[in-house]
Amino acid sequence: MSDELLRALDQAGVRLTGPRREIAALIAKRNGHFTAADLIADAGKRRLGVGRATIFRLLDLLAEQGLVERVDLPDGRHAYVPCEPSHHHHLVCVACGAIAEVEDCGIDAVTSEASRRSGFTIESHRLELFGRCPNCRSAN
Amino acid sequence: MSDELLRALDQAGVRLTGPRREIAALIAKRNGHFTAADLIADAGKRRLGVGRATIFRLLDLLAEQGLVERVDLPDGRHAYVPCEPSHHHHLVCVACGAIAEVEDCGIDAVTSEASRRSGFTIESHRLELFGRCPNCRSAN
DNA sequence: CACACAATGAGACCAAGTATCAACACCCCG
DNA sequence: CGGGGTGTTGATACTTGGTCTCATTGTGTG
Ligand SMILES: [Mn+2]
Ligand SMILES: [Mn+2]
Ligand SMILES: [Zn+2]
Ligand SMILES: [Zn+2]
Repeated sequence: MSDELLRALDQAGVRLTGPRREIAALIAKRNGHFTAADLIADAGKRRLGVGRATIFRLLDLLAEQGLVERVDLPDGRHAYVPCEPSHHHHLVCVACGAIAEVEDCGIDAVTSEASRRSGFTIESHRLELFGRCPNCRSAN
Repeated sequence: MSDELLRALDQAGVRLTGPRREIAALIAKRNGHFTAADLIADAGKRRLGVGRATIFRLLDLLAEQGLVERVDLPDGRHAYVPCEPSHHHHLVCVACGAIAEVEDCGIDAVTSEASRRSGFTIESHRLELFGRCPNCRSAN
């Protein structure tokens, strides 16, 4: 549930406020990727009085802790995906939004080769994979 | 210069209008990545009467032709980089904005491994590398 | 249990587009 | 060359996603 998010926030030394608990619960209830607008709508539907800004602020906090990550979908929308702090790449189902996390599987070789060829020092990278999850593939 | 952009647009069967020529010239004059706002400012400075919408429309057109590509910078800004239609990944200097293009150097192995592990079919991917170009590295 | 200071929400503001539509201009066709 | 159909333009309004400000509130620490 949302306990994991709350525990991590506590760890990070921020206050565990009412609005934060409520938003964390909304996030935990989602699956796959979601937009800030989704959360704002969820909050509105349940008449939680949480402000728009608070939602963006919590997303920022969670992103800093590596508990969510922002992905730029191919259609240009910005989504957030819940994630483990240590894993780093996401596979996004373009049909249903499901997410799989893949840990590094050979990307380092790619970056060091790119570095060698270009003369750049590489500090970070972003890899996003888009496709169809097993469900959506069989549902054709 | 901008001739290459114009030639490609002509090829694509769109009209070679005054505003398009002017915007293409602005793009050609830039180096590294630039934002739509940069172009809008450039156009304003030279008192070209080109509208905001026209600039966005040309960027879309060029993106369709693979002549520019949109990158999402780590700080959240949206930039465009000029590029060769066939190459597919970009190395972005976080200090000066310089761009290097790297062709596929082993990414396919990564995606097929990710596909195998996750059960997803992978349709596309996006890889962006951020670092420092040789100049900015030595300028410390 | 008080109080410092972190966090909130309302609302204005901003950045990056997109939609609409009447006026315009490219360029093909005669 | 000179219409004229239609692709293109720019003004303007609107949208989406996010940030800033600041007076008010509420947490957690001591
Ligand atoms: Mn992750
Ligand atoms: Mn490119
Ligand atoms: Zn799916
Ligand atoms: Zn540089």
